[in-house]
Amino acid sequence: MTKTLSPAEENYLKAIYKTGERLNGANAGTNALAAELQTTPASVTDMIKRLSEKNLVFYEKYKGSSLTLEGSALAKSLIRRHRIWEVFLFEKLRYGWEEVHDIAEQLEHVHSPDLIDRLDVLLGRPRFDPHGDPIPDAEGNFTQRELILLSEMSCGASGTVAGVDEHTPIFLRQLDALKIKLHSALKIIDRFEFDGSMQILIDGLRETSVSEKIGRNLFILPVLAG
Amino acid sequence: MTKTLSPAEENYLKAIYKTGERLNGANAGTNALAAELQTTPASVTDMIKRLSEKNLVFYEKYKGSSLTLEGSALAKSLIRRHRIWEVFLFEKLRYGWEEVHDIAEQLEHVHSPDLIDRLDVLLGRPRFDPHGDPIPDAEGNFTQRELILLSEMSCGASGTVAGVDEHTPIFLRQLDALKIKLHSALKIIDRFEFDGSMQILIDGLRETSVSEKIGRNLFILPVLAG
DNA sequence: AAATAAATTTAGACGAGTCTAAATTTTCGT
DNA sequence: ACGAAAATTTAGACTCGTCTAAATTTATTT
Repeated sequence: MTKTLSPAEENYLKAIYKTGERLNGANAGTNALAAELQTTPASVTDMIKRLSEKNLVFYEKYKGSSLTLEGSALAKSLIRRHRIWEVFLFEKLRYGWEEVHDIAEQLEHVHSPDLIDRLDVLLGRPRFDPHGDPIPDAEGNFTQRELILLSEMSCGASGTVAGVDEHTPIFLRQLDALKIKLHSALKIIDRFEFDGSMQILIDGLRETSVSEKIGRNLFILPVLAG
Repeated sequence: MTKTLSPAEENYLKAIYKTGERLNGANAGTNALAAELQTTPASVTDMIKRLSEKNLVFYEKYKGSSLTLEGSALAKSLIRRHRIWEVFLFEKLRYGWEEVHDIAEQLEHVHSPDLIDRLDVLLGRPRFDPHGDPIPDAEGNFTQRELILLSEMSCGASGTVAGVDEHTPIFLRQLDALKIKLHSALKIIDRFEFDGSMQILIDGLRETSVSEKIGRNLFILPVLAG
């Protein structure tokens, strides 16, 4: 019943999933998908039609596309594969969090019935990838958390770094330079109206200033004051 | 300088390498390659021409093909990737030796500058894959050993299982059933002229009879009597 | 050495996935 | 509500890797 898809088809499913998610469930437009997939709108139209033939996406001319139940399950499986490979690269091969995406992008297209489950066991069934993104379980369920942006935290508040919005190497390497890692404990020392920057304490050790732009890209799991 | 090849191109290079090796360095014929690659001679001719354009193979019409220095280096790198992934699947994910080939066949096409070297380190720089085949080092050098076939051993001789000729799951599963594994110690108890079968002692524990066909497919590292 | 068989190449086609350029539909501003 | 702008689709072409059928070359047999 479950077809074997080509890497290209798999990438389209992921892109439709991501784009639809970003749009809060609305249909993904052709241009948006073309941008996400770094290709042309014409190519997207072609592929969408084929995926629609295979009952993986709903498609109506000029109205954009969304995933069917089957397409959605496949997309989530892809995300699971991707993120588990990322954990492997990060934990076992000591890659940096800015390096794992591109390699996982290739590894996720390897097809084998139980490869991912075995990897999952090897890694201790991680629930989050190296960027803090949740790894769906085999049924496609994501762990939900109440996260806020660092930029939304008030003076004196504390929390731990739980994820990043931007995933670009350039941003992640800046965090490395600032010694801000996933799970780092942060405390807001001060906030500056002038440029929206904040003074923070990292892991109770280092104090530094971070720009508003950084603050808007760091997801925090708040710690209730105690 | 080193091009990035498609999976198909990489598979052709491997096939030319294997076929050339089987023929002791002679040119690989079109039909032989088609058989090895499970495709048609016409397709082989097409691809060989393209690889020849890229200076990866020597090709002369009707005379077969062989690898250039660059093609040979790439082929050995492919074999290295394949066998290291096999070790990973066998050692870390607990796959059986009859299962690892097909998955490694996909994993070997993942391109990343240092992925394989990091895996190599994780695995403790193994020199042989789960079937006993040597893993070339990063420079393409294979570990050489003096192996003999079980069928060539005389009564009373001893050795350890160092490899298999046939790599088919059907053969490997039979060895599993017989509890003959890589590195098993074998001693020849008796040989029977009638059907060429032998009576052997495995790991000093179990005695069993094995057919001549099995004997001709097991490579042994002889242990000098002492 | 001619005839036959085997191996190989050529010719022409196809599907997947992509592209550019042109045509069409929808949306938006006024 | 009309015209302009933006989004989308269509048309036609290209590459890669494959195929079948036919033509050609090489090898073998007698």
